[in-house]
Amino acid sequence: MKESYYPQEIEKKWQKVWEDNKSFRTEDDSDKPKYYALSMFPYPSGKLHMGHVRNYTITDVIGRFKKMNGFNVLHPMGWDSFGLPAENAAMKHGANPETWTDENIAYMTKQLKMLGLSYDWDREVTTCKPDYYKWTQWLFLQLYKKGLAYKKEAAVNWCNECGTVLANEQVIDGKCWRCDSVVEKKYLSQWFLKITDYAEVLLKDLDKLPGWGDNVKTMQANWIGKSQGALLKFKVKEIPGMEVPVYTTRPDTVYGITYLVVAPEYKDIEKLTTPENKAAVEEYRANARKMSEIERLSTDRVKTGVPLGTHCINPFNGEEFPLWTADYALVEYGTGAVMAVPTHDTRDFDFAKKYKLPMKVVIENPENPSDCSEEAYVEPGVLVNSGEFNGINNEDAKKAITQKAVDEGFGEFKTQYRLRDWLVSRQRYWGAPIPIVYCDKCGIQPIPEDQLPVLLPKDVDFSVVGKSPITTSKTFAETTCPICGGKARRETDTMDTFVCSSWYYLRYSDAKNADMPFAKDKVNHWLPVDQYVGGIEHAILHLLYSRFFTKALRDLGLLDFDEPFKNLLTQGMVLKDGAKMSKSKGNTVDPDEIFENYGADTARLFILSDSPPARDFDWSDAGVEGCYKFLNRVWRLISSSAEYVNFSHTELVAGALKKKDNDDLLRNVHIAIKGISNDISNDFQFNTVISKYRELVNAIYDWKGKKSELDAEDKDVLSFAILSLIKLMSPVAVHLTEEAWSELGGQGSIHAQDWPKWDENLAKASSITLIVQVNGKLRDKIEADESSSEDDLKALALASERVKEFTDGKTIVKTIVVPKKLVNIVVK
RNA sequence: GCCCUGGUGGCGGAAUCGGUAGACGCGUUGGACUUAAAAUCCAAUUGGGGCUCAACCUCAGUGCCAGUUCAAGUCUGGCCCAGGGCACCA
Repeated sequence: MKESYYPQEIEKKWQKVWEDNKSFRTEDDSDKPKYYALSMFPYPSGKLHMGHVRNYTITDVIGRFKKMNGFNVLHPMGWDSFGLPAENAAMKHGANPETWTDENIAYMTKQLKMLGLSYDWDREVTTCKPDYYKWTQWLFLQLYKKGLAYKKEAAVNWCNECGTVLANEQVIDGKCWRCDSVVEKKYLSQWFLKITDYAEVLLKDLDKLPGWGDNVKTMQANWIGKSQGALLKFKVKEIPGMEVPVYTTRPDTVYGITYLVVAPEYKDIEKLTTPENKAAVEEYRANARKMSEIERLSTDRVKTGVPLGTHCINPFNGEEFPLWTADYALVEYGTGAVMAVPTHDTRDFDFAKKYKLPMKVVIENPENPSDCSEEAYVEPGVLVNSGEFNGINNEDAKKAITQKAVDEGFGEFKTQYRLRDWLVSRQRYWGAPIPIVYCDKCGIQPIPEDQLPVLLPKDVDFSVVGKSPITTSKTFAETTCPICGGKARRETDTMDTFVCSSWYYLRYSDAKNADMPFAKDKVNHWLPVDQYVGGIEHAILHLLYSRFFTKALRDLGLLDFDEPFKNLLTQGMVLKDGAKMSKSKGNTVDPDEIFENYGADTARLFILSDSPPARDFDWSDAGVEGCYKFLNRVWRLISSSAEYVNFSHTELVAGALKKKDNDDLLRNVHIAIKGISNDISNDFQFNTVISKYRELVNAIYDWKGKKSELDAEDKDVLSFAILSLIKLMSPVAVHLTEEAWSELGGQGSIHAQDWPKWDENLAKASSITLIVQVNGKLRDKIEADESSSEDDLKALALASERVKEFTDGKTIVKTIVVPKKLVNIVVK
């Protein structure tokens, strides 16, 4: 065995062996229990970045650990390869998005292989290939047939920069999630998926996911935004037969309504405006249209509005109050109309103050009864000025008042969600075409399933501005109606890439199926994903959509489970000098350079070493260097011990060793096996796993340093220690351990070995260190026999000279003994 | 404003049940080896104080203030700060 560590040489050699032997292929049939480890698949942007390296290393180590522990592990990889960057690159360089994407995939595949990841490449999934998007289209059609995909005219988010619409989830602070430019509202006819049908179950089933972090679950719950209240209808005084419905969470305050606000885009606003107010209202609405979402949603903006001139009647007390329009009412939430109670709502209060609208206290503030002139009182209290409901606690009043509205026919109990339907059509080329045609005679028609896939056209001009390149195709849009055979027009919108990524994890279970997206038995066998690993940035977008897809496909009978990801690990970001790595900051680290200079094993070791996976990781060049040195140290330890390694004495029995130092080393190995196994099983604490590698290596070095010659027992112990170390390190340092295993004469691959087991009796020190405290303060440490009784320990502690100093002349009130650990003497 | 995380040495971070605070590493300092350097190895490294020096002793210390307990980084209550998410959502 070579004395020096040559990672580049070793890594290349074994990567080829693994690839040639298809070492990481997963068979569907196995007696072993299944384990599905999955990283979020990447967008093929060109090169791997350190975030990818971290993500994939984590999942790889998990997969390898599970495999050594007797699981049949599925660990696949693929490409989320539709999307705008490819199209932009095509426009910029006059190339084709497909070529650009293929080149990137080829390069990144090479990098993944250089990282030594244990993927089953036979299951590779690429969303932009027809054999995949055929099934994305097929699934869209199944949703369509179930009424879960529909087209409607709506106010949608439009990104001018990207030239397309966006889903609500893709608008961050009023800006496009991809290009950061300000999003506008447009009225367009677009395709939606009916995720709102699943709002309640998506919320409720978060409870079924103990393996997800609370942060992600809370973000999803907030996004779904469930609230419970009442829908109340108010008759319009001036227009017989007309009503304005209002959603409120505060039906207890109905007696305090002094005006009502409708959004500027409210559908009946023109009818509700009197001729005298028409001009002012029109102007206000025109202004609202011009304002950007960001301006409009700014909470510190002064609220504005204009009266419509009409009035509503409060059915509870017969009072009349005026109708206004104001842009603090949102057309897309509730009914687009708000009942205003200035005394008990801060927004209504501000508005009423500004326009000198009347206020009426209906919930008593115990500290300041009947006065709401300074600020709105929004806390609980007892009702006043509320007719028959006076004196009732406001929580009870919510129910009682809504019930009265139900009984008298002007209201109902209502649950409202913030979640809106998922807008999936995009006015772009590089996506899965929506498989729909429009026929003048027959209307909207789905493409028959046997005609799938609807292929992307090739005769496209990518240099066009202001419209989707797909519309420049001479052949694509023109088609025939599948019903009447007459002339028809094909849908030119493509699907949001998040549709493609909402089911890819299902496809891995049966990646080559040409007849179906996946066979039901295979998907039911492999899913749900046992461990999903990815960035927190997908907490809402991808993870919510995937949960929706799984539930919808379950209802379609395509699979039998209802949550796709049993356990979710959201890994932290990779930082450099405390800031997120980014090209603009110039603080990126190129994985290729790390592979080149130190090898993949060093990169893998380092990226797992300094922080727990869920936390941010600060990249440091010194840290990489340190890991490289450690691997060299490991290599030297193995190579200098190679001559003593034998495979026949790997099972050493407790208490059979003659020498204490040998016994101690044996114990250290067992302690390491136990600790490392537990740390991986318990939330994948790889940072402490790596500390324990170092502790074990240090222990073996210390032991060796004290031996001048080795006898038979020494050799057996050393052999056991070295082979255990190699196995323990094999999920992380995949190449080094494979080379060492092979050089030492191990059978087969290290990665096919069983994970070492520990003996509970050996996984602890031979003696215990008794902690002696006086009044809770550490005063002495005494080596004690492991089998000492509580009385022995107590006697030992009291006999201590150090303890006597603190107890002399005082009364011992109490002595607490924690077996095998500690004695605390309480004195006065 | 609401929700979720987190706060421990110069730094990254350790610390199953409440039971030795600071594992392991980085950095720094000193030393060995070397003609020299690299590599490697050894030692020290929370702060204050005591001792001629040292081993050693001692006090304080896990964001702040209280509390529970023989014992609190860990449990309870109240606050402060940082990061992230949501938000004119009626």
